[in-house]
Amino acid sequence: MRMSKLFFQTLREVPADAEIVSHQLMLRAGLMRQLAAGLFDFMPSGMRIKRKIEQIFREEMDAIGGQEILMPVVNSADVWKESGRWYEIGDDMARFHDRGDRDMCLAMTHEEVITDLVRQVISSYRQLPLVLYHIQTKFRDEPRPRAGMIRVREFTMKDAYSFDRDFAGLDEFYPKAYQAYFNIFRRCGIEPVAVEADVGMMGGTMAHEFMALTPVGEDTLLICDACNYHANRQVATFRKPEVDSGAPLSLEKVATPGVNTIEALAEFLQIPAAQTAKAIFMVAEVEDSQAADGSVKTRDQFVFAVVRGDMELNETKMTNALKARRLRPATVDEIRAIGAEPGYGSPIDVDRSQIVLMVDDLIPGSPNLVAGANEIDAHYKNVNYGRDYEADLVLDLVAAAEGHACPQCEAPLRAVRGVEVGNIFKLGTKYSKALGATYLDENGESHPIVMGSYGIGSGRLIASVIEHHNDENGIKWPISIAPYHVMLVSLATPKTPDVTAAAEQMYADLQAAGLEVLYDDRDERAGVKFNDADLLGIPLRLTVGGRGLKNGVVEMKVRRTGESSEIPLDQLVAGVQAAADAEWAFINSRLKEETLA
RNA sequence: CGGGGCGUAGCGCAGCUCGGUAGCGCGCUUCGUUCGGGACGAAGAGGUCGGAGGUUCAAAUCCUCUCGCCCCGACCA
Repeated sequence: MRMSKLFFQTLREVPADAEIVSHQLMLRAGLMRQLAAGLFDFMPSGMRIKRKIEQIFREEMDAIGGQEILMPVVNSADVWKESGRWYEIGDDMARFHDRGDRDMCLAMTHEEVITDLVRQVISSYRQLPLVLYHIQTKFRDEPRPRAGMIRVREFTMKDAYSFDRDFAGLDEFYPKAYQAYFNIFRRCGIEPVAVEADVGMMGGTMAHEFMALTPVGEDTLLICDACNYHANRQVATFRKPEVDSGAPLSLEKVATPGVNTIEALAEFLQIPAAQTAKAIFMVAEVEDSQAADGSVKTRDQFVFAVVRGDMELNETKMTNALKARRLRPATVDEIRAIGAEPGYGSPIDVDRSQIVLMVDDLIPGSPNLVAGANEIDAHYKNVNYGRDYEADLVLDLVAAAEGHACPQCEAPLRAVRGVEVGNIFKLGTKYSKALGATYLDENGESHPIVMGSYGIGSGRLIASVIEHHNDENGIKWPISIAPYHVMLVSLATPKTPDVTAAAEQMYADLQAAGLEVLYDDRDERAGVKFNDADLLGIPLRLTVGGRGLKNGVVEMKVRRTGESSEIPLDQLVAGVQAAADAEWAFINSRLKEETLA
């Protein structure tokens, strides 16, 4: 491609709206532009990167038996009503009516549609197992798009679906997908961390998220360096500390004027926060009854949770325990309505008729805690579970944090941030049952198909690669997904027709050899071209100028390493080819076998 | 949805406090000189100051409403 013809513009200055490096560099390098919050245009260079990534998706999916299909972005609501998600999902789903006033939506994902497709075609165990995938636009009306391409509303996603006759089949395929995902990310230059994850709105029995570690990530992971345990904070567990099981002392009310936080309480009574009980008031939206049209009525359930004062509630754990749709903090009025007092909440003496009382499993073994007294400016000392109150539910309710003991080996956990670049789910039969996707086995018995789902977002992956591969001058693309392999910088001026001729010849020769060349034939100064080359991050840069030409050489610089060398003109193609091969080898050397964590 | 910030030329910004009809740098166009890490000179083009209402002789500037974008939080397959 001749740069003089390329539709692009590099920016010298950082656009004010771009906060994170990948966003800034994607704009500055002319890969994309923003249309509106969470909506982006891809420009030619960005499009080439996207296509290369998606080609890797195809190769790795095909390698594990995947067959590419394509399903529509616009869905009729019917299948979503069948699965129930039409009613479960909130404003994240964009809904509209077609001209016939039928309910329609934009696909956020494609479990329903593919299950519908498969139920039409699959009827026998002989047709299983089956793996289908597609690369398609999805739309999720995120409440808050952010961080450039990391969290957007419209995005392209590769999602694959597996269909097996039983869970054993799924269990056999799942590790293959796991391996394929490592291959994909490594081929893109990212070393992911696979973590156990919450299944969220997808449902199912097991899930892994593939995380690219970066401080700009929006997820927190807990990692054990000793035994390699790692999990998303949403599901991470830890070994709860042992506590001295001192003899219960008698309950005692103490005056604590103005002390309405754990911090202040610990300070006021000169005790560690671990000696206190934290009361948390939430309201959960839970399913109540199902209406005739399949829609589900929900009701608000007041939840009173007690965790030790030095720990944080994990809302995902609470949500899952309650099978709640969503969770919100209770209002002051709601709290007072059950006889509790914000800032001074106590599980003793509250109206239990309308509430669910949950306590973290550390609480029953922690004697003599300080809790609120359900009145302003007062706390109880020596609150003891079992003697003073009992809960409806006792379970792990708290969030693992940096320094907590690994659940497997008790070494201290480390907390890191990451971007979720992909995920895999064992869906099981949630969708096949709901939509009636069944097959007949050898005995003529009907069974629901067992499904798995495997997704990767293209744009988010591109941004994550940039987060990892950049320097103060710009992007450093791995050759596997670089928009071009070679940047041919011509330093020709009107007075040096020989340089122009040489550059033109090289451009032709390199392309003939199968290399993807971006030829900077623009009438710009050397500095501008070099800076743009660094910004664009093409792996190999060739510089053609009078100086080198006089000596019969071309300068080559490797963007990744910064190393430069000279290639004799008569060995140009072979020399560049060798350098490109070395870049490929660098990427491919990262591939290795993984076993499912 | 709560909190904060910002909308003035393609990009980055000043002007607003104290109303008087818009400016700087980069980029862009033309000509000349220059030419191996973001050149120089000269001459230009480009903005209903996010939008609507209001106050005023006069509004980028003051008031009201509204739309959009960014950040923190909530949320997040």
